[in-house]
Amino acid sequence: MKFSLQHTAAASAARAGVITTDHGEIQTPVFMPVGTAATVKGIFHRDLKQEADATIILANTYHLYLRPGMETIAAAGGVHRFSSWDRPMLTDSGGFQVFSLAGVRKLSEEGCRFSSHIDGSKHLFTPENVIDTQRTIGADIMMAFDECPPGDAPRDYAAKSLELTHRWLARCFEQYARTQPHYGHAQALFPIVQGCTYPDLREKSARFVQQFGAEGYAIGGLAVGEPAEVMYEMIGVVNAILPEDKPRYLMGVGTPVNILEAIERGVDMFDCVMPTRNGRNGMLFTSQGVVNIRNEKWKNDFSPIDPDGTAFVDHVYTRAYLRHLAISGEMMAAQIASLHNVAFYIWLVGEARKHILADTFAAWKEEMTVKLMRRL
RNA sequence: GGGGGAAUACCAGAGUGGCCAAAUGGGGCAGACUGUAAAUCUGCUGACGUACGUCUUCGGUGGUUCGAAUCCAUCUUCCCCCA
Repeated sequence: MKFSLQHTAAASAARAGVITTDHGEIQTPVFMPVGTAATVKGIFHRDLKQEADATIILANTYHLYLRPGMETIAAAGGVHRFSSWDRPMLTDSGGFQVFSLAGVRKLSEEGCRFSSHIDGSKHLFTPENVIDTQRTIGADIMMAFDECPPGDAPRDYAAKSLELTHRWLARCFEQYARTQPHYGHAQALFPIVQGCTYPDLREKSARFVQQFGAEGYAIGGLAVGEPAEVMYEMIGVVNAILPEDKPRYLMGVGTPVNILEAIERGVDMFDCVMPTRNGRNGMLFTSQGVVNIRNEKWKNDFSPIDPDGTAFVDHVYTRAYLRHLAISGEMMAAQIASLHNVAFYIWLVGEARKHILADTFAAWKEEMTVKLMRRL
């Protein structure tokens, strides 16, 4: 994997660059749709490419490990062949599940014991076996196994958790060095900066993770309950320390406004379930503001879903029709809204990139933020 | 013609003397959702008021009772059985 920084904005830390992987190039800033179970829910790969122009998608180690299991993924020849996705992929390590499935897990120095949310079966994730599993899955970018504490974690817990995450990180890189890709394409491993909302812990973590000479760096443990302003502050603290010549990935964020704020602070990569999940639940993100398509006001609105939209669904279908589908619980509503939202997110970061390259980012961001916060 | 049963809020349907402005579903309206245990979850849904509350409701009318959706009489409508 290679990253070349093309341009940094004059008035902020916003950057434009290109990541090159064995499955193709990724222009940054980039939004990566989340495809937990090796599918971006409700969207054909064809449409992700042709309509949304997604250049990289996520999958999740935890979910694929449990189902279909590594035997099947290995027999398929890796997740690219298994799912017929021929562009870059990134796998999350399962660290976030250690957080979100907190009721059914037990942390130790060794790793994390947990019960499957599917059948209750007992499992152990360690930094070593999570790397092995991600080798078997075969994504272009693998993530370190971390602990993601809640947003309101007290300082002593945050500090202890950070130490554990750092020890796990060293073990991840040891295992990474001991193992090879299985399918002939390279796999990068990104460390994850933690430290909750404590600037000194974030600084410490941002320094610590650099010792492994990674090809990219992630910022984790944000947008987990803390105020957005605190998140922005943490991003600023961390990005002031992370190397400029490597991509920076803000994990799990966020709203369109969150993303523009993070781009301004020097983040290059994003993923979030919001466009697909909120889409399934009837919320559309547009360049004119947010639409709750289930609202009665759209009942007889026969205008296009999004006149500025880049996907075919934006122009083929009307708001009244999409509302009808959503109210009726039709699966097509989820498909249309998901494709629209993913295409919108990718369009948004693409516009940001254009404006960074043209040195017009700051003014554009200002104007766009106002529109993004409107409710239609 | 005779006998039996039923009428409750937008719909279905509990309730069968006070704890009932009335369970529960559905429908309707609104909100939430941030490295996906989410095609999920939450709230509201007689009127007026932020709210304690006040007023009008359980087919119609008239009674009994301190008090009625609940008991009595009668009328209306619907359903079932017999002829």
